[in-house]
Amino acid sequence: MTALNDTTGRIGYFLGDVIESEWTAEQRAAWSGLMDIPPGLRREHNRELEASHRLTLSMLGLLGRLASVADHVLGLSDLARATGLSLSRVSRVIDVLEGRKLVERVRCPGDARAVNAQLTDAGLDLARNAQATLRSAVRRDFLSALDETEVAVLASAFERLFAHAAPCESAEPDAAGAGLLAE
Amino acid sequence: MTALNDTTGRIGYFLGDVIESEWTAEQRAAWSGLMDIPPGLRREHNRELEASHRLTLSMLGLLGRLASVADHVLGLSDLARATGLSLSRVSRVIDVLEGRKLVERVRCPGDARAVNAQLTDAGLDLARNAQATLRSAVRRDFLSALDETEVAVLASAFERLFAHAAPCESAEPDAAGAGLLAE
DNA sequence: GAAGATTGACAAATCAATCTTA
DNA sequence: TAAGATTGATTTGTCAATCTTC
Repeated sequence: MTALNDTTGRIGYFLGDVIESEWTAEQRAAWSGLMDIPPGLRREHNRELEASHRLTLSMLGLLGRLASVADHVLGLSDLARATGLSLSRVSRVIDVLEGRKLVERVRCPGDARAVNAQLTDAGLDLARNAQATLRSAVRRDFLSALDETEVAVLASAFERLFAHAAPCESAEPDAAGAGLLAE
Repeated sequence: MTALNDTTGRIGYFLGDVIESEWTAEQRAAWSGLMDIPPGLRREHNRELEASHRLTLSMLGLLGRLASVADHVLGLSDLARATGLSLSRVSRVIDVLEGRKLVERVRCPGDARAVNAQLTDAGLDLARNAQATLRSAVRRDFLSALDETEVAVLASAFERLFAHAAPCESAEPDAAGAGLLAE
């Protein structure tokens, strides 16, 4: 009846009509928003990045990671771990970036198995510019729509969800327990 | 320094180191959580659905939509609109579901162009069971981690983001303005 | 011509298998 | 044997072209 129902559109198809009596309107709206909003933002930001810099978010993740370290060099496995992409994906995205002279593959001196990706000057430039583009998009599409309290609540809620989902990555290699974000 | 930094992991690669001075820790954590949490949950729920019912979320979306209407019949275009999938994807997912006797394609009596998907008894059964599985997963991974206030804040924040992102679908076909969720 | 559906080509990502070197 | 990297196959999705019927 209220506006909340508008955002509850698709959720019933996944969870069943039962939730209309079992869950509150807020619970439904919170879950449906969490599942529906990010893909739309991702798509929009990908589009924008593509239009202004011919980059995808994955590419920018790799370039940005390289830009953040001294000398702008990292092994592909490190890049995969840092960005959360699979190593095979990293290898292929680096293929593309290398073709565009944004990075160079250089063999690692100390380890003949390893390959380092070295950011070029053009790559560093593009990364900086693309990051600025993305920052303003995030401000426009996300931050500007929320007040300070909401941002704080989101932050703490997500932090808890993150801990809930990924109890690993911590010190104890024992208490793993099938985290959602585990590899 | 605080635990908030833990969830700020990947975000810098996309937005640049600048955000560490320009944005608050909460802003960073809120954005990074929004982008990182949903894919993990989706993956986990897909795995669970696959393991217990050999279904993906997309399949369940279609089955669930069919289960929600009288007679459990809908045209493929309607299914596409309702679930947000492209029509071509719907057509191919229906191929799979039909192969497993969960739905049947039946030509629409009134319109020779249209094809209806008719849920079978087995399909309805499976949809109900899979929805129950997903409900408990969402309770476990999402609702149980949040208190009532947080859920309410998320709901209202997402609602606003949704409105911000998709100002269309409303009455006025004029004031469109490039909505993020527009087709 | 436009709507409904299908099909082919492509994009992004994962997983499994393989090759090389530690 | 395990780690790093690459490659091939597969999944999930889009878009563009096509065919049929309105």
